[in-house]
Amino acid sequence: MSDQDAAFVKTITPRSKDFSRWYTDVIRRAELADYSPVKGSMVIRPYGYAIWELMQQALDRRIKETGHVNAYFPLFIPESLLKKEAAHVEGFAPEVAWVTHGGDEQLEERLVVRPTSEAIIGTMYSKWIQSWRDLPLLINQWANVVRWEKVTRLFLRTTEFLWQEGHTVHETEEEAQEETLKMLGVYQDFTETELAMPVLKGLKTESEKFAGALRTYSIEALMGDGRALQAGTSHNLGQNFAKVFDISFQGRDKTMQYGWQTSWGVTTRLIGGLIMIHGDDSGLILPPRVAPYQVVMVPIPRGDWRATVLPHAERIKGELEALGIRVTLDDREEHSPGWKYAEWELRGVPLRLEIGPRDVKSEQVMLVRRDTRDKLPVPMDGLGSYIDDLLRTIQNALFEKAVAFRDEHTLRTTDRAEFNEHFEGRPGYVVSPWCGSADCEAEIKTATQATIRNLPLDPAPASGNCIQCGKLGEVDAYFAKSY
RNA sequence: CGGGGCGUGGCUCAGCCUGGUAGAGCACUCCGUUCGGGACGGAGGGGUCGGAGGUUCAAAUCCUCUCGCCCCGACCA
Repeated sequence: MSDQDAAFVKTITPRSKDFSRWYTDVIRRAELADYSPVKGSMVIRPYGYAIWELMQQALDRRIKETGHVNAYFPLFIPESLLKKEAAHVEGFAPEVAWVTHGGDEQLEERLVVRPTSEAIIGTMYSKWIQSWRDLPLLINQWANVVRWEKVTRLFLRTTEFLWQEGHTVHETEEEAQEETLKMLGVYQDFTETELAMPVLKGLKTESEKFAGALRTYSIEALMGDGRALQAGTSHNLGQNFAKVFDISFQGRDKTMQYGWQTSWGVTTRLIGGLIMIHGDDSGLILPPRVAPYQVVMVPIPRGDWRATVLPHAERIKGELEALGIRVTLDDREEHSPGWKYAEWELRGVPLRLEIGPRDVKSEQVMLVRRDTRDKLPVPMDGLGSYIDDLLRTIQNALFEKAVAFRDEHTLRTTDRAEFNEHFEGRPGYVVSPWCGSADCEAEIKTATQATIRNLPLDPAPASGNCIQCGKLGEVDAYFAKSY
């Protein structure tokens, strides 16, 4: 172990030694989030929130480009509304927070703090939709929701979290299905392009689908420890909610019909995914597109550096900013350059720019990539466009690396012994034939802790007989241990 | 919700077994020298030991209850 590695051990647990602790250490040391006094709740600190804001911008743009508009619905939902859809209540009842009092007075009807907004939105949609001309109705909201979880993890599962939830109503079943898949595709484009997080699009099994949905689709991402993370979901709600909330309209054929709905969401959990998919023993590695700072400049304070080095640094900073590159100049005098290197690596800044007297003299700077640690001298002339290109290269490299990792950790097998053996650890995905029975799914989970993450969208015929019961296989399912 | 572990300056932890009134390293403040991979010297500030109750002349230390965090399982974004 090198000296520098030894120094890191003091601050964060190595990833290979204890992935969970590493994860928590990175979040706290990089100042992404902190525990709050309320159990299961966390504070998203400025650096973590800046990442979320970048994600929001990138996703919000896509949501709007596909014709949706933003609105805001209330936090509180009357108990009676939540209870209207039977499967929905049943799914969420164990984890809702109740408001029973206003001041000292007990409320006539209890309110739930939204765990999701189908009920309140459905109620409003019922009032807003009269005619086929009111459709499609395409609304998204950015909000917080509360789910009273028993076990919580920073970002991955907290009592309160931030998300975006789209709620749409369509004239026909086909349109709703098209919308469901369209938004799943938007999520894939978003996570892969912005987060450099390759995902698997697919259909959730009956036992894993959203409470009240007809069908649930998901994108799943493989984390660095071989566990899968559900990174986003898109639901075709059919007419389930439309019927109980009376979302009906007069159709083109003059008959009254129920609307066909979808809902879809991604959450701050994605930040957790970002950490776990790219990070290393030195800390966070952020894809440039969602890095609050894409470049950190570290001047080497030698001699009269404020007069000789700093002006060059500031000039370069201005040039980079003019190109739209997010850059910070760390000219603090209380820390040595070495200290700053370690600190900004921990915080995942994609590119470090070192500039000292030697560089000024030779009209160059030192660039160091966070992902590969490659160190290269680059002339000041044309530096901006060079960095611009390099950031793109880093973004792509992170994605390719994650794809390679996923492929290396995907096993296809029709052999149950091999299947079991693989799930003794956390191997990633195992793709195996499944007969479609919930019993088999449950038995596999009991035996191996692995669940079906999802099923391919355009399934080829199964590669063999069901890995559990040996009967005719219906489809090859993606199994994994998950978060 | 079950099993296990842990709560002592901001952080990591020692002290607890065998009660006697709190300590180290890092961090922080000031001064000086430094600075191309977590610098060095000197001088300082900061905790009543997660919380409540009990035992005792005396509790960080023993007992009871309680809260929180972490890990592993059952449920979920």
